[in-house]
Amino acid sequence: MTSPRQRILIVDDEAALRKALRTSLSALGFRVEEARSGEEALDVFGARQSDLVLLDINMPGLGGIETCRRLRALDAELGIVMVTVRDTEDDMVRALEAGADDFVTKPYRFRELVARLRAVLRRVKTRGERERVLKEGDLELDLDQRTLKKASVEVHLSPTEFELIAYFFQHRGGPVTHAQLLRAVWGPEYGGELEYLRTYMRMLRKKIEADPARPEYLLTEPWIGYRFGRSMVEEEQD
Amino acid sequence: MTSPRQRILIVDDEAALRKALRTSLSALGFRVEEARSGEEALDVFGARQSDLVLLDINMPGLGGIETCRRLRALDAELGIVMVTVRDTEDDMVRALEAGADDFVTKPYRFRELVARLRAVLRRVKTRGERERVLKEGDLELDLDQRTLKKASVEVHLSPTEFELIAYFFQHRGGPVTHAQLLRAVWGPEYGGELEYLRTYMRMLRKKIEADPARPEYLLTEPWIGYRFGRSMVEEEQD
DNA sequence: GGAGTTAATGAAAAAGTCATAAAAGCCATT
DNA sequence: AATGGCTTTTATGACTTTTTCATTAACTCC
Repeated sequence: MTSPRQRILIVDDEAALRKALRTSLSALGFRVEEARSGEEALDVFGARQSDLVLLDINMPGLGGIETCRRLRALDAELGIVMVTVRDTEDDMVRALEAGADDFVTKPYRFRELVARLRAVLRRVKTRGERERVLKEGDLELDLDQRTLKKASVEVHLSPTEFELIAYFFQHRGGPVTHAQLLRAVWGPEYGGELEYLRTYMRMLRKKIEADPARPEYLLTEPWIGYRFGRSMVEEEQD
Repeated sequence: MTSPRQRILIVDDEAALRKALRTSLSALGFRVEEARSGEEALDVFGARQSDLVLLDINMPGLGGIETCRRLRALDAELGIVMVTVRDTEDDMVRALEAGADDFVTKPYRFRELVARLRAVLRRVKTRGERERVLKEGDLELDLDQRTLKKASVEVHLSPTEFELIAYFFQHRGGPVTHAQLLRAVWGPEYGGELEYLRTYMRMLRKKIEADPARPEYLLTEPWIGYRFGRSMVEEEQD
């Protein structure tokens, strides 16, 4: 599998700085895009998503923090590295709270910057890898396309059904309570409407299980809730 | 033995804050789970236990203090760090009284927060280190899977039965009073309903003891309650 | 030994849970 | 206005768990 070049969006109001970074970073094999302001960054990002945004905290107009917040809202898995001016912990905290993954403080060494960019890119899944497909047995859930395949053939799911199975996939292995599921799928104000859940469990089982009466995937955990996954093994990762 | 990542449950009603913390904390290598309310926290925790709960004191519905109290009741060894809004000593005191291990006051520095989390995690035994499979004779209780095995074969227990035997396992050796058991299993408002206890003791003995009439494990301690464990020897530790 | 209590037993009523089925409501599209 | 897909409600039966009740056995204290 050939990995596509990683895309970095530089957001800074100083043209000179952008130019310098573009040169250095593209020399390292990154694909570089630029924006002169927070507003432009949001535009550019909306049009063509990047893997990582390098964002100056100090910009006229829509500030760095606010831009960061909005980018993060747009894409929970985007890598965001902020450039803070001083070493005030305040800026750092605000940056992290706004959803940044990391930051460098100006003045920084280019080496350090690259190290941090690489670290974040490693952690953050890049677009290419990001078509998030989770597998379990002969099931395959694609969170981006919102599709589920069983034995490679697509199973049509309604929105609610999809949310439900997605929650299961993301909590596979462990038991999840009824209330947890209800709140996750129907919203925080739900919790007691067990019937909804039962109805949907039945529909899901009908679609997923070879024999709905003897489920392989969607196991019931009496008096507690359900459990997704065929093994009882206690292991997993994000 | 590879130590599993430590699990932190963030409980806060502000989505932005949760997200920010999730990003920052998982970047530090923690495994992060979220809950939007006290109720949800109890659900999530009930289904899959965390090592530490970071709990906002100020939440609608079941407040932070009450949530803390209940979490503490569920798990005496859980780490709980509360986030109090102002520096009022009142909040701090109430938090500690409710069973919190530590607290940070908003606004806090991220660095400080992490330092406190780490300190509490160091002190509190993490799940990995905790003995989660308890043994006694040929019995084996798994607190995670909520299963009991006798001579390696699983014994099916109802929720109440499980709670009861779990309490015994965790207080093995010593005598436990009727009221203690009732309150632990049925809730604080119980205490006099001896019949419940008797009924359940009978069922447990039926399932566990070779000869229910001459119990090896679940011994009765006349006028006091019961005692779990086969040796009368005066030794043990938690 | 007898009165009074506490514990174990047996059995069954009451309450709750889960799976299933199907009707009713909602909503966008035709 | 009718259709079709999806969601919400309601109903039912099988089954498990919890609670309650009645009876018998065991023990303590006088």
